[in-house]
Amino acid sequence: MSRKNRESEHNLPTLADVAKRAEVSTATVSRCLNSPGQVQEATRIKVMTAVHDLGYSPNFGARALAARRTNTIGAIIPTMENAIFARAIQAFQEELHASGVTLLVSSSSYSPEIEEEQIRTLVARGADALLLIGHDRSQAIYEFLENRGVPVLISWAYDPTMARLSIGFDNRRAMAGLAKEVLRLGHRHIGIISAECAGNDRARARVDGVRDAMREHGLDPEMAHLIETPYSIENGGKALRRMTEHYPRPTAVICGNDVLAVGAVQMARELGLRVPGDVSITGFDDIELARVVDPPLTTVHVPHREMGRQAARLLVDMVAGHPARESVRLETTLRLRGTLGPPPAK
Amino acid sequence: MSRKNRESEHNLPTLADVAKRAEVSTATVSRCLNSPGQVQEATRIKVMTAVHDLGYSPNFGARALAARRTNTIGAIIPTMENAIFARAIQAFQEELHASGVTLLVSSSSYSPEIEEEQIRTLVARGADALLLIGHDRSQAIYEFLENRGVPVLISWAYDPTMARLSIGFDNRRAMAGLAKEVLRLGHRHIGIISAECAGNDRARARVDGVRDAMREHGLDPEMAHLIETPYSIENGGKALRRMTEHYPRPTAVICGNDVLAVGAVQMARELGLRVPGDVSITGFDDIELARVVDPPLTTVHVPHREMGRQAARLLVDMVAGHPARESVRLETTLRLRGTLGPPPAK
DNA sequence: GCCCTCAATGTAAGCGCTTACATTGCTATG
DNA sequence: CATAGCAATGTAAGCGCTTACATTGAGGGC
Repeated sequence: MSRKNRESEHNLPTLADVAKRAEVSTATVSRCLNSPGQVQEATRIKVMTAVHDLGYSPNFGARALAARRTNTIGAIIPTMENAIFARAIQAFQEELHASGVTLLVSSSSYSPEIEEEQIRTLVARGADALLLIGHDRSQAIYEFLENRGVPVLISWAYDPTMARLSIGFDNRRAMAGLAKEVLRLGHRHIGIISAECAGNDRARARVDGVRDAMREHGLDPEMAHLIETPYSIENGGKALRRMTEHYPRPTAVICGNDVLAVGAVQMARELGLRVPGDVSITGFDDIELARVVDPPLTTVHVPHREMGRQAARLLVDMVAGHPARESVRLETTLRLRGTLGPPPAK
Repeated sequence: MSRKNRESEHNLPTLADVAKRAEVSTATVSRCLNSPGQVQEATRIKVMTAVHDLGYSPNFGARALAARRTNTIGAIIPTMENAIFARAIQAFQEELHASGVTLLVSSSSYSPEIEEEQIRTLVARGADALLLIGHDRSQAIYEFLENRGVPVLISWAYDPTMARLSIGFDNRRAMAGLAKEVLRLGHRHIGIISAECAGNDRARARVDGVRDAMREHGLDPEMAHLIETPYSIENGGKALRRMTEHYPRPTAVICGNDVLAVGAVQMARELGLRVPGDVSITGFDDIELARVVDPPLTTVHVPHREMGRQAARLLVDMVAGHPARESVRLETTLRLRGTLGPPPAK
């Protein structure tokens, strides 16, 4: 559409139009909008009337260009199709909204390349700060963000060994806690169904957590049968089936997340295995699905909403120039439900 | 942060810097970036090298201001915490991305006021077009969009009586189809658990669909026991409990969506009612949950992903000046699963 | 050889806003 | 009563980009 065309179609009122109508300068109008305290009551009323009469609303691009800030925070999540991200993001947005900040969300489909592209896009769009999931990404992109002066908060992970500021939980410790419970019940043949670990520090940390627990119980972590598979109910089921085809069949299958676990539970039943009679299965996240499946899933509860809320506050502070001193660690809690029991007597 | 401050911190490369380094004019650099065909191979390479060396990336605000378009489409959904929206939006985004368009998503928390605010925000940010859910909203906001010249596509609804362009399915007919199946099995005492109808044309249409079917079977639609409740598993359960406390207890409970239905199924079992032996329950949407609950839920399958994909194509065309002639109707299909059976013999 | 055409590139005028700095007209002060 | 000080407002210079229009120069037709 040519410029001329567009102009003739819609001639939106500008700051200058408002100024003319209110018989003041553009500076005064701008001040009315941005720092009303600086302008006299009478003038302000005049201006606001003009704004209203004209149906004026400021042009975001122009504003960003002139003011060099956007009141916008960006977030990139692996996928929208996952209740845990959705929930956290919803809380995140609600909290940002309360601070007058707009949230831009995009999803990377778990692809590092797309994520990088999205980061650049969001920065180009003037995001004042970014919320990212997990630590794993190229050094180059971190440098890019640093150069740009864009504050970044990592979520979904708490790892004191990482330099970057983060808010989240200790995936490794949390999973170790669950695994210890499994081992305490007497399980010795452990299967692990994990999301793909490459580029996913959360998934890796969870697997490592299981191994930590095994080591602690004097087991060789290498003995655990590990299958990595993309996130979906179906894949969880397939992985379980593959696992049962090997000897020794695991008596407990620890899954990296609830979705995989639910698939595993359903497949187990399809295969005629009782859960937890023949095989115990555990998840991670505690999404709704966990309580809908039968029996309800033993899992690790993660305070997603709380994480979203706090992340928003931290980021708003960071943009305002008050960066948090240190990373925030949130607690997870074990949810012992129906899918975990002692191993079969044999 | 003062301007001076900011400048001293980060002096990002601009178009002009690239131009200088490549020893061409800013116009040429701009052309390299936006219509590379217009510029000679050799020049382009020189420019792209400079772009790369400097780590240049264009300033979105400036670009939007000068070009008067943003390659951005906005979408407002009631909530991210709902698999059906998430799924459609994910497909929507993927398709937009393929066309080089960025998606801005925000959620309204089912509040008309917030939705209106979000619409204005997105427009101010320069969204070239908008995807909205359902028809229900104030005339004023439609006029606002019209004045601004922002094309709008309504999704999740197909209603030929509405003037506005939409893509979706006929909620009313789809639900009527399901309800007819329920009635055909002999149910005469019908309960309806619906999302809140105020401001939600989809929910209303679904309720109306049930009533249509009842009328067709010679029943008085007023006889159906209707409970409206906000979207959540828990509320579905509560509604079912309330329903069972009334006489005559419905033998079939038709729910406006799967989430309510899943809550109802679980509550029914908690109350010692067999599903579908004592009470049949149906849903709408066919989300994952529907197949995880036991017994699996009879519901209406909606092609969410397909809707998202097609919506993206339509909107891209609209922005390009090729508005679709007419609304698009997608087919829904009945998914008869375990929660629907004949009424108890009595 | 002259002129026209056309492709490649350059020049420069904005796009709509914010804000440093200048101006104005007060009041309070000595 | 002159003047410093201050609050309210105005002036105008950009912010970084796109694009209409101008310029250049090479190739082709006569």
